[in-house]
Amino acid sequence: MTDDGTLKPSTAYVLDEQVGYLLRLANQRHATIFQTHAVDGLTPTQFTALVRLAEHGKCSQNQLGRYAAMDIATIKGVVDRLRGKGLVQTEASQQDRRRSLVSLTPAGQDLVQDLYHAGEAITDETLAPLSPAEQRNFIKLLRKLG
Amino acid sequence: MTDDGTLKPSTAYVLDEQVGYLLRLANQRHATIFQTHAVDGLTPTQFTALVRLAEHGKCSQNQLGRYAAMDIATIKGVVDRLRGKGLVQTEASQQDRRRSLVSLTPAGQDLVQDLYHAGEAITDETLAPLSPAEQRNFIKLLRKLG
DNA sequence: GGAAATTCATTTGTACGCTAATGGTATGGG
DNA sequence: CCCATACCATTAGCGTACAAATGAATTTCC
Repeated sequence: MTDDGTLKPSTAYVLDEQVGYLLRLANQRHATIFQTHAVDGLTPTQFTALVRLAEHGKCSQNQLGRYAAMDIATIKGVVDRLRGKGLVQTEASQQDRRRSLVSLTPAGQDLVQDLYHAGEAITDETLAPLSPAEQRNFIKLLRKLG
Repeated sequence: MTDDGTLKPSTAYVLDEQVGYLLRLANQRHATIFQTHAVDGLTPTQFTALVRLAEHGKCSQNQLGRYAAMDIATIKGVVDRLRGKGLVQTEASQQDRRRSLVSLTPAGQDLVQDLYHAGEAITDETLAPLSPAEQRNFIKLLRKLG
């Protein structure tokens, strides 16, 4: 689309319109907002793991990683840190000695209830630049990219 | 929306509809696709830094970080690795002895041209689950969240 | 002209997120 | 029964991403 093919084909490529770049920016925005609402210093990733654990109940570490869409190396660190905060506990499985079963502590169960409220506020604030209709549409499109 | 207010208010909160979670998944998807197209082992972040450097030309490390929307600690690591690949070079500024000026090497300039093509393919593949109209809409909405 | 504020780059520490390698455990087929 | 295969967890290594602290250089403002 340039006058001559030799110079500045670069003008056709605009970084500010590339999904990858924009997704990174949107993630940055969300992370910043999440931090201001942070409950107990939780990160978005730790939040996800806690919610999934509440949904599914006690399960193996690997299984929790799959529920939360996290790598096995990632979920290990997340579980370690949640255990450090006293929100989660682990125990060896009797049936399968490879497994370490993860479950919420009472403190973790209490916290999850607070998280639901915080989560809604965080979502609202993140989507604030969009109209209600745009918000619904954006979520719908995002889900197609999961 | 539960039968009684005491049990399972959690059902009102669906993680799979929260922006933060979905953005994380979309980013995962994009990162995976990027990797399959990777030129010279570049990461999306390094890609962004190179393109911004090509757009703006020689500038200080901090300035490049602002152009690329990266933390000063992050851009340092990115510049270090790009220098390690021989795509970027740094020199001390004469006017301001605090600054280290970053610029593309000839190899870096050559690579940027390839990156534009790879970038388009990556964007196309990432957005493949959406129709053309949905793609345009999605980008439009994403830009509002920048 | 000099103190205060700003800017630049670096370093440290924490937290993802992935790959790859390792070793223990379980299971299914021959 | 045993071997191949699969699964589970851990570890090491690389690359973002941010906060906070440091030290050096520059600007600004009185």
